[in-house]
Amino acid sequence: MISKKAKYALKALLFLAKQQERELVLISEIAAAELIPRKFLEAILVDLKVQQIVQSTRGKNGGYTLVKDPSQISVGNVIRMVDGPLAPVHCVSHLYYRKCEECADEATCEIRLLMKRVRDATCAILDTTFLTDLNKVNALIVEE
Amino acid sequence: MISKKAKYALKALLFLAKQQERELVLISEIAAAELIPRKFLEAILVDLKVQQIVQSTRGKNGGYTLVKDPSQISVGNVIRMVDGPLAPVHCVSHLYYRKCEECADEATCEIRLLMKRVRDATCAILDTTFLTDLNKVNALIVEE
DNA sequence: TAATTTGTCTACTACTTCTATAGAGATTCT
DNA sequence: AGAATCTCTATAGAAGTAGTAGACAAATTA
Repeated sequence: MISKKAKYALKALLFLAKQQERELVLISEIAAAELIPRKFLEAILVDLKVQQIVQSTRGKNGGYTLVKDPSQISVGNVIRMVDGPLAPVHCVSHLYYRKCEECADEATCEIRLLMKRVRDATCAILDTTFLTDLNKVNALIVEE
Repeated sequence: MISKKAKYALKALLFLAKQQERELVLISEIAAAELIPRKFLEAILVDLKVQQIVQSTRGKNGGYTLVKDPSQISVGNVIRMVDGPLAPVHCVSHLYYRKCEECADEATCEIRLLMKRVRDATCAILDTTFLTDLNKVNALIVEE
């Protein structure tokens, strides 16, 4: 299960992607449009800023904007930034690898190989889907 | 991420599957063999008993045994019993479906369709892999 | 320069879930 | 009766989730 925080992050980024022609978008505007608690969203955007996905300007007429092109921001990476590994167990994660404590021997662990397949399948989907792909889906639905 | 509890449940069931010729296996034996805290395992086995995966006999010479054949117990179902839905969001789960609160409209939610693909890919793997399949993998490794 | 509008930072809180542990109780066998 | 087992209830610390409050810093502009 992904957290609400991760969903909020995705929604906020998708909103920013749709507003790409604009210089800056207010936190409060994103919060209102995507029904995200405003203060919670602030914290999420700070995280995304640290990760260099968005940038901000302070003061009057300030706001947020994307740093990277939405076609370069994968859903997988956004979820990783907020929730951590996509893998179902640490011992098959590439970026967050950690030996499982409760596993006596990784080489003969029956569960590990199976979970690796799950990880690979999940990453194959989420790491090849970008913000632009999601907004395209939405555009198609809206056109109907 | 799956919980330790789910991993323990899988390991305990795999152990029972390997001991199928025996009538009954002690909790303490499973705990020792699989390095699972004994009292914690007790609680897990009670859950699995409620789900009718295992059965138990009390008193002296008591213990646990599988109810179903290991070729009929899928990893997906074990994880669901312990951790709940395999789906990354409730709104794409089949058995635990629930509308996402933070989603204004399911029909136009950009994230939903993508997560459905993740769910389907995950379930395709975990619902078609049974305890016997995992023990076979292990047997092959041990033979080498 | 003072007021206003914005994002930033720190701290706190409430709730839930996770990972257990302790101990008395019930059941069965010998 | 006594020993070996599973069972049930209660408790608890740590971590994670989902926020909220309020002072602070920076930029604009009147």
